[in-house]
Amino acid sequence: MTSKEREEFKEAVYQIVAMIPRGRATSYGAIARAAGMPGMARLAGRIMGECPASKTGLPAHRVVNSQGILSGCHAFGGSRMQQLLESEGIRVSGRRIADWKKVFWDPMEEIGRQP
DNA sequence: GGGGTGACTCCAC
DNA sequence: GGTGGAGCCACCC
Repeated sequence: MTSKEREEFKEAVYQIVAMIPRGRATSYGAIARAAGMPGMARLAGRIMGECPASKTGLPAHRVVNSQGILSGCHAFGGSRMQQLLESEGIRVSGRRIADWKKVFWDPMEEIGRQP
């Protein structure tokens, strides 16, 4: 994997995360696949960690793991991530999204919509 | 170059 | 539905 590929992947991740509609959420793996790099879920998580929302303006709180668990809550400063999600109408029980199946947003829909 | 780590994922039980 | 184990890949000692 070249540094150029990582750069492209990062940009793709940014675009996809920026597309997430309010009140919805997606997973690292889904983003990685939509970016054309399946299996790069961990790298997607790392990218989010290096680019906090305060700096990039990305809704990183709408990105969780494939089970709808807020695995990035500690990187978000504890309960702030959960609070942001609930303020958008997403119910969170414990550290997990309650209606994950309904809340889940597949980035492939947006990618596929674009020629 | 080998080993540990992580904002992960899949599958069996 | 939750839990545990194996697989995964980039990154950092």
